[in-house]
Amino acid sequence: MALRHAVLAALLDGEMSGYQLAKTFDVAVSNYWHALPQQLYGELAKLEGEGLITGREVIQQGRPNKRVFTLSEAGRGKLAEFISAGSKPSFIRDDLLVKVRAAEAGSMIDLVEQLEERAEQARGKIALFEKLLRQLRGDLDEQTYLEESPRVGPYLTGLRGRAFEEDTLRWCSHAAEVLRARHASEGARPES
Amino acid sequence: MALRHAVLAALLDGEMSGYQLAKTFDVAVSNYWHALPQQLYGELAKLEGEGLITGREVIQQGRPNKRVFTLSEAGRGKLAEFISAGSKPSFIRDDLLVKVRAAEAGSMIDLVEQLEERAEQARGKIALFEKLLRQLRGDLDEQTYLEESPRVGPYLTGLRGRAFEEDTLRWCSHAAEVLRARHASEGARPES
DNA sequence: TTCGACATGTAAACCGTTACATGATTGT
DNA sequence: ACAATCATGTAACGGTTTACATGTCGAA
Repeated sequence: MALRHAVLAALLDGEMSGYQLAKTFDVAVSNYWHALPQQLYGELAKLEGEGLITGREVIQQGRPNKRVFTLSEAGRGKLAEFISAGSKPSFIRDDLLVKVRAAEAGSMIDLVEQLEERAEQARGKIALFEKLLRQLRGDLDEQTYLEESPRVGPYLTGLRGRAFEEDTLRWCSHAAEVLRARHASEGARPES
Repeated sequence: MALRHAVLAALLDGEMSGYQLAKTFDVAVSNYWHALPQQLYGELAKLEGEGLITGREVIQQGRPNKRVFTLSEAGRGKLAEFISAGSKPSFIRDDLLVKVRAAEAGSMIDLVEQLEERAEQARGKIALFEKLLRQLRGDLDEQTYLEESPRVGPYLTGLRGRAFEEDTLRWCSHAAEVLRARHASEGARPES
C-alpha cells in the first residue's frame, strides 16, 4: 500500500482537505501518483483511524464546511520509515504504448490521431510544471533554490515531471510522424 | 481491463507460453506494462475461453511440456478495436518519487543510496533496450528500419523505453547529487 | 543432492475504479 | 433556473498482489 505514503507526503505542505488533496493529486502529484477523490476520502479516514493524521473541522462562510487534515508525529515517523525502506521498482501503464506496439494490427489513422492528442496534452502538462517550478523558485535561481530551499523535494519531482512530459511530447511527435509516413506510402508499395 | 491487450499485443510476435510471456513482460514490455506470472496464466486461460487466443500443447524433451498460445482472428479483431478506442491517460507510480517529494521528513543518506541504486538499474535497462533495438534493426540503419520494417511497433516502444531510462538515470544522478550536497552542508548551517 | 531454470497454477487479501448519492453556494 | 465549484462520501465490482503449492530436468 503506497497511496497512504503519497498522502502523507502531500500533507507535508500543510493541512489539507480531501477535496484539496484531490486537486493536488490531479496536478503536482499526478506525475508519480494518481488517485480518485473517493480513494482519498477513504484513505484519509483510515489514516485518521490509525492516528497518522489528525482531522479538524473548518467552518466556512460562503461555501460548505470542510475537514482539514494535519500530519501527526506518528505520521512523520511512518514517512521516515517508508523513506528508509526498500523501494519497489516503479511501473508505468500506458494504453498508448500497448497500441503502438500493436500498430500493425489496427488503424494507423486512429493511432496517429491519439499520438497527436497525447502530444498536445504533454504540452499542457509541461506548461503546468514550468509554472509550478517558477512558483516554487520565486526570485531565486534554480541552483540556489536547490542548495537552500527547505522544499527541495517538490522541486526535484517537478523537474522529473517536466522532463518526463518533454520526453512524451518528443516521442509522440516522432512516432506519429513515422506512422504517418508509413501510412502515406502504403498504397505505393506491393503487398507483403 | 488492459492486461489482456498487452498480452494480445505480445502474441503478435508469434506463439508463446505463459512462462515466455512472463519473461517478455519482465524485459521488453516492462517499460509500459507489468504483470506477475500468475496474472498472465489467469489471463491466458480467460482469453482462451473467449476464443481470442488458441492454446496448443508442446511436448518437449529435456524440459517440462508447455502450452503455447497463438492469436486468433477474433483476437486480432479485439486488438484493432482497442487501438481505435480512446486511450486512458497513462500513469506512473513510483515509490522513489514519493520519497524524494518527502525528502525533508526522512533519512537523506538512505534516500541518496536508493537514488544511486535506481540509477544503476537504469544503466542496465538502457543496455538492454539498446540490445533490443540493435537486434530488431539488424543490418538496417534506423531510418530505413522505421520506414520499412513490418515490426515498427516494438521498435518505437523500445525507443520510448530507452529514452525513459536515460531520463531516469539523469534525474536520479542529479537528485542524488543535490541531496548529497545538502546533507554535507547541513552541519555547517544554523538550525532552521 | 541441491540449485537454478523451466513450467503452471490456486486462494485469499487487498487495492482501485466505476457508478451512485447528496448537498451548499456563487455567478450567469 | 442552471451550471460550475466546493465538499464528502458508499457500494459493487473487478483487478492486482501475496502467499501458497507442485513438479520436471540439467548441471554442479
